[in-house]
Amino acid sequence: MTDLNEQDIYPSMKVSNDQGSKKIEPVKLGLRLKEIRKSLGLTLEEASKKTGLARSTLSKIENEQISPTFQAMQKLTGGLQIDLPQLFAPPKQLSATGRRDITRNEEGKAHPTSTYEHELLATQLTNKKMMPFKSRVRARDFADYSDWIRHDGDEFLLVLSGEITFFSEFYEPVILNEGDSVYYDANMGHMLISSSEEDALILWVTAS
Amino acid sequence: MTDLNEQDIYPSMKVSNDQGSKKIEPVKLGLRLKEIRKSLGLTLEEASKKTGLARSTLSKIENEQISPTFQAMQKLTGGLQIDLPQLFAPPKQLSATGRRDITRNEEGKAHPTSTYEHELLATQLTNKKMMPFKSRVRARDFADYSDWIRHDGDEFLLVLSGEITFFSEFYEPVILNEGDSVYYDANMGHMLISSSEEDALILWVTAS
DNA sequence: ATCAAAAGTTTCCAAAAGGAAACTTTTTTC
DNA sequence: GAAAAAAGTTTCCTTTTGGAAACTTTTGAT
Repeated sequence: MTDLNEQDIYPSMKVSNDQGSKKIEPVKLGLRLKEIRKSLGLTLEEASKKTGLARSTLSKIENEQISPTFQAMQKLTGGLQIDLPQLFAPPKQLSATGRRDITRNEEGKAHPTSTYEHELLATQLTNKKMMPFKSRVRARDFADYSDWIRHDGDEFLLVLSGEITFFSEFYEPVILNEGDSVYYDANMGHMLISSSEEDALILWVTAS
Repeated sequence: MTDLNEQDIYPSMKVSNDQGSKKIEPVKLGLRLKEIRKSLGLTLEEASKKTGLARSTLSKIENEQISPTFQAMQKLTGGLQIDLPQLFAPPKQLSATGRRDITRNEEGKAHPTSTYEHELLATQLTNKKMMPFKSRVRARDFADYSDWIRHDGDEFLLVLSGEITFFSEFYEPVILNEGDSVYYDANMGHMLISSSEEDALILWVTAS
């Protein structure tokens, strides 16, 4: 994203996709499988044909009498057109719900660097899928950076005011004005400079 | 997010996290496990202690000599503090790289509804982690909606101009002015209305 | 209710997994 | 570079899985 390292400085800002880190899963694989098979309207015989596993084997798995091998599980997922995660996902993955975090204008968490003045938004919530922040771009020259910025994930930026030049590893530099936006793979080298009189203000959102 | 159903209308806008939907996974489970163990800096002996699986068993699994039972896999994931999906994720999820999509001011893909005028951004790229769009909020009244809007994922919004009132299922309505932003779980019912004279303009970003 | 067919479970056995210990390879120490 | 220690692999054997078929239960048609 930038030269800001959110992991280290704001550990709570860590963008993550895990399902609320539930305790070690005692996953009732058998029950789950039965559910899935039923929902597909299949009999053991039919499921057997589709998966290549014996009718009896399926029965035993569903009744938790045996613990299928990975091989068997692959046949299951392949034959029933489901993917592994689905097999383990508890019935309904109702992710964290009902959270909300408002950040008033100029009231984010400030984090200045030599090239930017970052204002982190929504810092009250953890385990977010996205990390939003506004930045004032102070850099004026390519040379203000020692190297390309690159990191995991996707990045989206929108110019709120001013004018910036967006440099990236595989493209020609491009000038962006107020209202313009760009979406890019952040593992492609990138960097920004303000090309207008005043410092440009941008909104940045990252997702990994 | 809104009453806009991106899946149906703009299939290519589908926000997804899957790794490019590769063909049925021949998942090299053994190699993957070895990588993980190495990355944790563990020897077979240590991993054995942590997982409760015999050193020899681990060796065989890593060398694809046997296909672990689900039981064994649970010991693996539990003991090594990883979760199942991680085990199946291909070695390196080097997501698409070097992609970039610029959307000039007012040049997004228009999509008007009764309550909003959406302008989808970065529509050239598929398989994005985020879906950004600007919206002009036309709704003026709670009653312009038939019910709460709710859907999977996280949502972030920033007011670009005007004033909106943000209603949500579990909180009191709140007024947001230019520069204010809110981050919330989108499966919590939510809706927006413009509360200023002119229609408010907002930036919206969703991630699932 | 009775019988037949379909669905599901259990038994029995061959095949494969998992563990203890022997063995081999790699790394460290002197 | 040899010896010792550590890491990893293979062997051998016990336990468990997976499949074919026998058996039991459920469905449903008359």
